[in-house]
Amino acid sequence: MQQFESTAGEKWEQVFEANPSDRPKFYITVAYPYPSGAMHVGHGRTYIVPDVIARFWRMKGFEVLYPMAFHVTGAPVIGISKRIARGDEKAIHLYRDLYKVPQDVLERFTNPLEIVRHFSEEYMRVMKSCGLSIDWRRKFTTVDPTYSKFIEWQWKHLGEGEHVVKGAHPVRYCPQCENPVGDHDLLEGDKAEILKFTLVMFQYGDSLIPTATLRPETIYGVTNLWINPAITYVKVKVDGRTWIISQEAADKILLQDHTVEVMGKIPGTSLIDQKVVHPLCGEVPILPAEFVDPDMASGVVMSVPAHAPFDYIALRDLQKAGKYTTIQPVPLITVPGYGQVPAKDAVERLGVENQLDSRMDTLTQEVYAAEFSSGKLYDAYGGKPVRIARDDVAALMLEQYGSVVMYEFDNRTVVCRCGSRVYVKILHDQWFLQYSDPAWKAQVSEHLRDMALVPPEVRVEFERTVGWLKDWACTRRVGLGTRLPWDPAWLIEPLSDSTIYMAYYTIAHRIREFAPEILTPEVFEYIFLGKESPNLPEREKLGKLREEFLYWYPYNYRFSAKDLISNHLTFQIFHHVAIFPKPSLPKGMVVFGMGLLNGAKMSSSKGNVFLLEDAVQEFGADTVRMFLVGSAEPWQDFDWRNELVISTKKQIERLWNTVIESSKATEADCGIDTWLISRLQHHITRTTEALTKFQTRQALQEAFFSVEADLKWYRRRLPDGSKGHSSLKELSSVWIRLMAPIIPFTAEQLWSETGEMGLVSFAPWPKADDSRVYHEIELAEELLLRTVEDIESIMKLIQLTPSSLTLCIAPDWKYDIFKTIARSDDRSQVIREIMKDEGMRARGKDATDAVKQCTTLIHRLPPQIVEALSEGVLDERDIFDQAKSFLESEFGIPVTVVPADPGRYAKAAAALPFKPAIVIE
RNA sequence: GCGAGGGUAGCCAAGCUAGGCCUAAGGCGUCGGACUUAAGAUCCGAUCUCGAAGGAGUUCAAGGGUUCGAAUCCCUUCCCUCGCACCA
Repeated sequence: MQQFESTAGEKWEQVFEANPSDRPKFYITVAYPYPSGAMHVGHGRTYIVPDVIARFWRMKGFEVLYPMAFHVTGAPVIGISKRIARGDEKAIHLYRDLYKVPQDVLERFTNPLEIVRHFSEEYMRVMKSCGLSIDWRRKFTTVDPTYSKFIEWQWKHLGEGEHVVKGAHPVRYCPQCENPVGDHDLLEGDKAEILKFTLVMFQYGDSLIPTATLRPETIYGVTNLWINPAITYVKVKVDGRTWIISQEAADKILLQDHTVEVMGKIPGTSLIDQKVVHPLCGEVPILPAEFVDPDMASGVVMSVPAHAPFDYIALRDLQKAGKYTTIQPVPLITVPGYGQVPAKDAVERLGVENQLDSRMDTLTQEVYAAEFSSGKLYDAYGGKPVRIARDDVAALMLEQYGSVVMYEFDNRTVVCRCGSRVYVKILHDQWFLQYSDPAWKAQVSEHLRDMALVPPEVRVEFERTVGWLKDWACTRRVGLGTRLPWDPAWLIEPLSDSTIYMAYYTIAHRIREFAPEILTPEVFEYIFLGKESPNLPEREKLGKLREEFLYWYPYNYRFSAKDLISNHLTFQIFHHVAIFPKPSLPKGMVVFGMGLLNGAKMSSSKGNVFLLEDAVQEFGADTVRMFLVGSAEPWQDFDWRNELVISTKKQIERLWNTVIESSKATEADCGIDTWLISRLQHHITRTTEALTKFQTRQALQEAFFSVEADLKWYRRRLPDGSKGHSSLKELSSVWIRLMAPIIPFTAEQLWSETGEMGLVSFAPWPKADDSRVYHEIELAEELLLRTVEDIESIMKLIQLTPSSLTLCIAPDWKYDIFKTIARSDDRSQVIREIMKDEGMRARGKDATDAVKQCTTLIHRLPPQIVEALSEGVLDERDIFDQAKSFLESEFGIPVTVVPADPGRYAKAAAALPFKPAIVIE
């Protein structure tokens, strides 16, 4: 069956190129891939789900645009290329063995552009093999000169709109590579966070002793400083003032925006017992402590024994030895669950012996967290909650008491791939996108309210992201990309040059006709915003571009995985509202779940991936498609398991066989065909609804499995020997089209096999025809089906050989009861209502029993059946009479249908509406 | 830690936003049968327990609550996934 996938592929060449027309448009985009490696089945779903949607709307008569491009901005491929050039085992294994890159190509990977060129070609090839209905004319990469011109225009806008500001920014930095390092450049410590310490400046003679703290508000409780007597500190001139810090600290501070000049050494021991002073806590002594790490921040610590377990226990240890016994903890924070001195409580609760105890770290965390979340400063110190006081005190110190900020990793070692240690460096002149701007946020929130979000649960996540976003460092020193127009030393960072390219797609194929040099901001200003300016080049041709943009924009839906909510998906709304007028703003987004492989997370770096191309080769594109869209709804995580995929393939084969068989059916239709076609109308309606709501899995259930279930019953109901009637041809035509978005290759082939003209990809989507829906026939069939099931279950239980089957039809008065109950609002009172009737009273217990049974039955039947029964009249006798020969051949015994007569059959008393009594003898 | 979303039978997965159609759709797997020289494919049946009459009992992470009635509503606990930024 896979052999015709290439045939269909040829037929589709260029047919999905979409142009403005008088039809309504439907424009969808997916986050473009970063082609640094091969596509796996997870990527496959990301692009196949939108394709199913695209194909659906195309058949619905819309002009559908589904474009694709490649994001090659950024640093990763540069790193990859370096690693390959260097002969890095892991990188070479990944590319040669897992991604199956031929040796000669791999050798060219020393040029990063070769990597993206190779994989973008591979992406395109694999996407085509999956049948994606993409308009490939519009393909581009983000380093095309034309695209760069577009980005320059975008940034001119952002700059003029005052959304880009300059500032300093701490980054991880490798002194050996002389570059900032990203996660993927790290050998170790990729989870390390940059902490912001406040250096509290204690005066010591002419010098300053900076103690590093994360908790500046505790300055009021300082009783002493800690110095490690085992190490030698250095005297350094920092920005003109003398500091005493560890050697390590001096090295670090040098990278953080300070001038540093080493003056001399000073042993820790010589500082012990000296006095220092700070305006907020007065004079305190310096005490010795071995827990002080010279490689942590400044290498000097201020001691707050009331609130820091380390400080408390170090002091206690000294006091046990009879020293410094006059020093008492000075509490300043109240916190529920602890007494006056929380550090003491915590230490004593765990029975910690001394400062070398391994539990000290968790203990510190515990007190720290408790005080941060629910602690409050004493009224004498302002009475504010800790989380507020912390920032207030830090600000006060920075402004008035000479404090300085020092950045440091949270105690984990961070090592660059080059082997060198990584430090925190302040980068100057860094440009930021000011996402923190409340006015900008407000615009975004407002537009977000008007956007369709699928699934609806993600809305809160978007709202939270908008509120939480801070300024984003949007420029880089290294990598591929477009230079910042007004500061060309900087490159625009990847997440910032990929926010409004959906607009670029609309003109991507036409703008190629222009030389990049003439693409001034004024040109784009006209294309996207309609602003005329004098001397626009090739004004007439530009008009075409403007038309194209106006036709397609705004996009209808953007698709992406859920991990991009907190950056890309939200960024792009920010950029859109900053640049485009309301009518051009995005309409909706669909957020996807993640992919698993055999229950484990799919991850290229761990080698746990199944390549999409391999999947297509092994199972065929349609099988892969049907599995990927059918195993879970798009927003749910999905799990790829080969054994499940195999059964999907069989399902497609069954469909194929049924359709081919059906084309031979010629016999005239009968009652059951009316039923089949009637049911089909519902499946059309439900499939359409599901696809409209992006529920690909639900759509597949309706379009495939429900139809198949009907066919099963249909075949059973056919007279012996019959293979089906000509209604099957009609069903086939509908069925192929309902399945076409999901399995387009098979559908295309079947479409021509069954003699239809043209491509099914452009065939009209089936429309449900109400005039072909026969509720009574469906209800009658339902009755028959339920009765057959009941008979079967009885047959199974009684293990004697039956000789005859009698169906006893409930009397009319039971129908009356049934209807009365079904229509009643208050079912607890209904029995009284019924017994008012003289005829019913005469029946006595039979009537009350029937009420109970009917009530139970009504609860058990689907509501729409109850409704139908309470309104219409169903001639059960007639239905079973007509099905007599069917029942006789099903069970192989004579069948009689009689009115329920308890005198003749004891069982007959059990007969109820829609549930005849069954007597088997 | 914080924010968001989840935990349903051997597995995947509906249902849960509007409590009674729920022993809980559908698919997979497994078992039995038909077909076949055989395998595969296909078709039929079974798949929580009990039951010689279409029924009954016990289940929907764990515990508690609301209700005549809860997988569905409320509370608590446990577990999983995603995000927490300069990285695409």
